[in-house]
Amino acid sequence: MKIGALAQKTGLSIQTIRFYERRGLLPRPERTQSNYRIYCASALKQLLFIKQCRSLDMSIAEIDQLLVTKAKPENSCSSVNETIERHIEDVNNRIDELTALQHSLLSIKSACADNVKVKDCGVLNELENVANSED
Amino acid sequence: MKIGALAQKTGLSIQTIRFYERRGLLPRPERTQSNYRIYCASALKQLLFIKQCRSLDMSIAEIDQLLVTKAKPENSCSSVNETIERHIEDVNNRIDELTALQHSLLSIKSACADNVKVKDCGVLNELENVANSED
DNA sequence: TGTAATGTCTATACCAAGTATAGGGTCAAC
DNA sequence: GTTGACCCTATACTTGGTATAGACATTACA
Repeated sequence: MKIGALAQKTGLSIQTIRFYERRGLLPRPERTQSNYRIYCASALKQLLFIKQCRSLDMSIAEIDQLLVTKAKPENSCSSVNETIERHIEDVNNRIDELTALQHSLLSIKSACADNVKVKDCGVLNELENVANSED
Repeated sequence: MKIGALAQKTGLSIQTIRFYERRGLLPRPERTQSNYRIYCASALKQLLFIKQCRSLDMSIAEIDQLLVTKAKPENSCSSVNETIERHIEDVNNRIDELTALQHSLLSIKSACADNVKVKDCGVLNELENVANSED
């Protein structure tokens, strides 16, 4: 299977696949005489695994960790659980931050009725004053 | 006021201030004979405004828009409201995405009791299989 | 007055996770 | 034999900064 076919099967772009290879997530594949990459089924499996992890917003470093662990079937999987838990924490923190942000934004938004002149705009006013009163 | 003092007063780094200048958020200040930047109080005010907007996670392009609008006190502020509303939408969408992510992660996490061998790890299994069944 | 320690300057490289492009080689069909 | 589709590498670009290097300027202190 050449890279175009692999891209089709995974839904990833050709550049992304080459990018993962450069970053060490995907083993360097065999090459044809004309230097084309040739992939086997296991590369497809691994790419789908990577894609799934990325869709869960794991970083390349985290995925790398998982792949390293995955390569040793007899070892304990506790590091996998740690990775997932740390990642869940990260996501939780981001949600909290964004939720706080949302409250601030809604409060600022409520400061301006529509169709006012800039010099009287409550939103701009908020943005100026909060800045001066904070931190 | 030189850039170091401005950095202190705003809590931004010197590099960040120069970065905002390069990106056009901050007007190019006067210079001393020895080419040092000299800022006045209005630069401080503007930087605090920018900092506040950044803390609300607005992009530099959005902030630029606000500053352009802000410079015309007699115009309508409706574009400000649009910017804020669009931004609130963005944040909402991100929260939704992260919340969905969190559910997926928790479900995956629950697939593995601790201290299992890699080859039997429910989490790794999930990450492989979800990948193959999706999209 | 000399010198050492800061402060400032520009230019450049780096981060994540790709995306886009240039400029070239390869392969199959017609 | 040439057109079109595919592949190759290398490089630049994105965002919002951060972190150098190497060169001047200013300030503090002896």
